[in-house]
Amino acid sequence: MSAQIKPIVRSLACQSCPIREHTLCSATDVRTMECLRTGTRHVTPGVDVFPQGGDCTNLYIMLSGWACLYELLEDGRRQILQFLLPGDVLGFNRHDGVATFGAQAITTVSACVVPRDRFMEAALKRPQLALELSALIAAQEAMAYEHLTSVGRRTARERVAYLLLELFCRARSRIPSDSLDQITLPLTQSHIADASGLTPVHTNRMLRNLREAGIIELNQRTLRVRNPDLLAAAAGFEREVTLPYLPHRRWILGHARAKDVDNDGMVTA
Amino acid sequence: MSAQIKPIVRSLACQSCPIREHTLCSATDVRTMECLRTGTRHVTPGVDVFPQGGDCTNLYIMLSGWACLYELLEDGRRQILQFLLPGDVLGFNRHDGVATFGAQAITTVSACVVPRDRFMEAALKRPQLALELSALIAAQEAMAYEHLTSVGRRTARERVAYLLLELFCRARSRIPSDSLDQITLPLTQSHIADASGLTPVHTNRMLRNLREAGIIELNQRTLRVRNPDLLAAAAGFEREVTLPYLPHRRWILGHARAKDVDNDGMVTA
DNA sequence: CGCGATTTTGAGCACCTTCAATCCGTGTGG
DNA sequence: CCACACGGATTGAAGGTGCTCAAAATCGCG
Repeated sequence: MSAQIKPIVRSLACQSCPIREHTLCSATDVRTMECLRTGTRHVTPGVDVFPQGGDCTNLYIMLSGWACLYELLEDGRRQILQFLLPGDVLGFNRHDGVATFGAQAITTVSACVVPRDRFMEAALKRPQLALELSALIAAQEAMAYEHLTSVGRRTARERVAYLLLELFCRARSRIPSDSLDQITLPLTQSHIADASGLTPVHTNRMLRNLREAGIIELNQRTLRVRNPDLLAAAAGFEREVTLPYLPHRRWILGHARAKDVDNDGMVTA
Repeated sequence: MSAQIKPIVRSLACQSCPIREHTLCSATDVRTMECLRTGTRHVTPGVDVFPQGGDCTNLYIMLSGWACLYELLEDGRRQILQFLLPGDVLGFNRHDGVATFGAQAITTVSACVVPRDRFMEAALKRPQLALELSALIAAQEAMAYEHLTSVGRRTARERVAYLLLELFCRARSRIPSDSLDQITLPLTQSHIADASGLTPVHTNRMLRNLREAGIIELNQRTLRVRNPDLLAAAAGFEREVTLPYLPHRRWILGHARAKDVDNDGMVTA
């Protein structure tokens, strides 16, 4: 494979795109997206898809690989805001001004590149697309809220368990190659720590704890969930959880502190 | 004012709506919103605008008062996800299934009620509206991310300072009656605690700390910021901050841990 | 094989929590 | 008008969860 002539493939055109149906693109016809996109971008592990503070004029639709949204404080503390898997979209929340967070490739990432202004223009003519976009952002917002309550109100063990459960569910539903009880998890413990608001050292101890409890196995970039129910319990769920999709997880009854009742119907004027 | 005949006022119709220009509604003409809305809802302090786990078929546009988004864990721990001020919109992130968070009035709240399906229908014909919606959600998502890094990576003192700074900026820009260096802050210390991921007791100590440092005054529902720069510094900003709008704050150079460079341009196919 | 990055483990400390008591401001009823 | 109750704010003391510092072990890779 040295001096061989490489055939020019229009790599990953929309028609043959494996994730077309599972992301933003499904809201419109193949032709439209085909015209909007300018190409595919490949990013090597550790480098930014777009840096914090920089401007980013493109939307990126994740095609393969893992990335993360992060925010750095000025003294180096890092918070990982979200892990991005195939089908996730980056870059729309950077309208005006400079956003406070960046995106970084964890594994080798390939992403579909769509200039934002071009996309917005198209969305003006195809409201379906605009609404799909807002639904997508709303889902991401909901996930951000879940992370917030996790980091704000769960114990270290619960946070780690919750994160693993989330990633397990998301990866399993997105990446078909993964088997039923395990996924490939290309994260370092520092990634997990920065997403959970913990130190790497303490994250390690929590992982050991979960491992010794027979709940998970985690080594060589693979996470095996030996007992999903126990993992859910460790994450703080007392009753059932719907595994396949976590982001909009089914809520479970019982409001411990909800002394107040809904008063829908008090519409006056 | 006992048996007097009360004139029927179409209270807060869109034309005279004080916040029309500062929220979602500005994306369309007065008439449209006038048709979409079904009324104004008033909610008394402490009761839910919509409860966690319940379904919510309406959008609410905050007209006056303070509310908060919250999530309860099953054992009663509460995380406040966001404080809602006039102009903020609630309820779109509850498409299908039941959302994991609810909204509660802190003061008496009045909100413009818009049935979601009706709104979506209208948005299909007015892409501007749909795009405005997505921009709005994206802004909320960005705020959620800021809260996440705050709770995950800042110290208790920094968190409290950051929250006060954010609320100060938002309230001052939204609620015109507030003067330059102070706002009315109708929160209990428990609210601040639940938003910061702290206990009320420790929140109290941090507030005392900030007070004794001459940075703030906080009593009887009013927050006075005696020294904005010191407050920003206490929140963890080493250099300048743009006060008027915090959500998309201007980013400040210097990536402590960013050893990686952006590689925009690696577009291949 | 040797180097760097990551994981693992230990020991001590500190930040924040928990528990508990007191104080204060406001509203309510006698 | 005062006593009382109640929610919220305040303070103290003690304990624990998670952090810091440090060193060793392991893994990945050229």
